[in-house]
Amino acid sequence: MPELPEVETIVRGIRPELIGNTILSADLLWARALATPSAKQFKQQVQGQKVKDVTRRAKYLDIALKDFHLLIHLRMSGDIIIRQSKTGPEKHDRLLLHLSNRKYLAFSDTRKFGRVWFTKDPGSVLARLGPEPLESGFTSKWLFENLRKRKRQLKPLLLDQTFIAGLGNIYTDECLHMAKLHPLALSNDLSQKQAEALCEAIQSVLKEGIRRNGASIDWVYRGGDYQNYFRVYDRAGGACLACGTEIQRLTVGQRGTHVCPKCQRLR
DNA sequence: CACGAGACCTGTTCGC
DNA sequence: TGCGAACAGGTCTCGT
Repeated sequence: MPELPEVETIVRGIRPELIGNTILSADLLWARALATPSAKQFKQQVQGQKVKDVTRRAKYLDIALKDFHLLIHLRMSGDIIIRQSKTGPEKHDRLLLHLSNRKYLAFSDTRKFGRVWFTKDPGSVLARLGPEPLESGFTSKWLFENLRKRKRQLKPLLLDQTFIAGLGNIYTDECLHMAKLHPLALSNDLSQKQAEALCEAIQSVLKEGIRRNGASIDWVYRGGDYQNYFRVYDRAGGACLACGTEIQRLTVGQRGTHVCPKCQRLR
């Protein structure tokens, strides 16, 4: 489920449950979920670490401990759940952190794409990420200038986390529709006005996603309801909310892509 | 540099 | 009903 708004929702939910608690022990149920270090070193060093803060950078959760950072990327199917100790682990749990408050954090991940890094230097993992779209460094001026430096199809570029951090397949389609831009348009062809519209769309769509606690689809449900407000994503065959034209589905960069052929002209 | 294909995984849904 | 194909919110690596 996890793009920027979903990860932000998870962070806000688990932060009060974690801060101030101590990790008593860890169970690694799927060895490859841990990117670094070795399972042995991790279990040894994480024990006794107190949680200082829980934040988000791009689609990563950043759990700041006394001496380390625990970075978690949920990829396609990852989720974080806090459970009472008396409640047992579930089928898709990959990592458990037992806490001092008689609860435990479960990193659950059906498809096993998610990864966890345990490190003193979070910068080494996060170094290549582009700007946070909801922070002050991200402006229409920055966007226009940087779109112009490249010659790439808009959708793959917006999905590129080294360009902008946090957009995924859903929110990219929603942003492009709101900005009336075609996913295959070339980045260096945008006018300043179009770049401004795109900047505005990115910020407003992400804020709306956060306000609605993210989108909940399929078997992963966290109480978000943004899926009820999709303009184009997963709406192929439906009517464009702006003009009534039938929404089309195409494939761009091997990702399902949804556009209104009238609002989003390629030309 | 830009782009497409394939890989990594499990589960659900769709077409025949 | 059964069964294989297609598809799923992400990212990495390789070849052209």
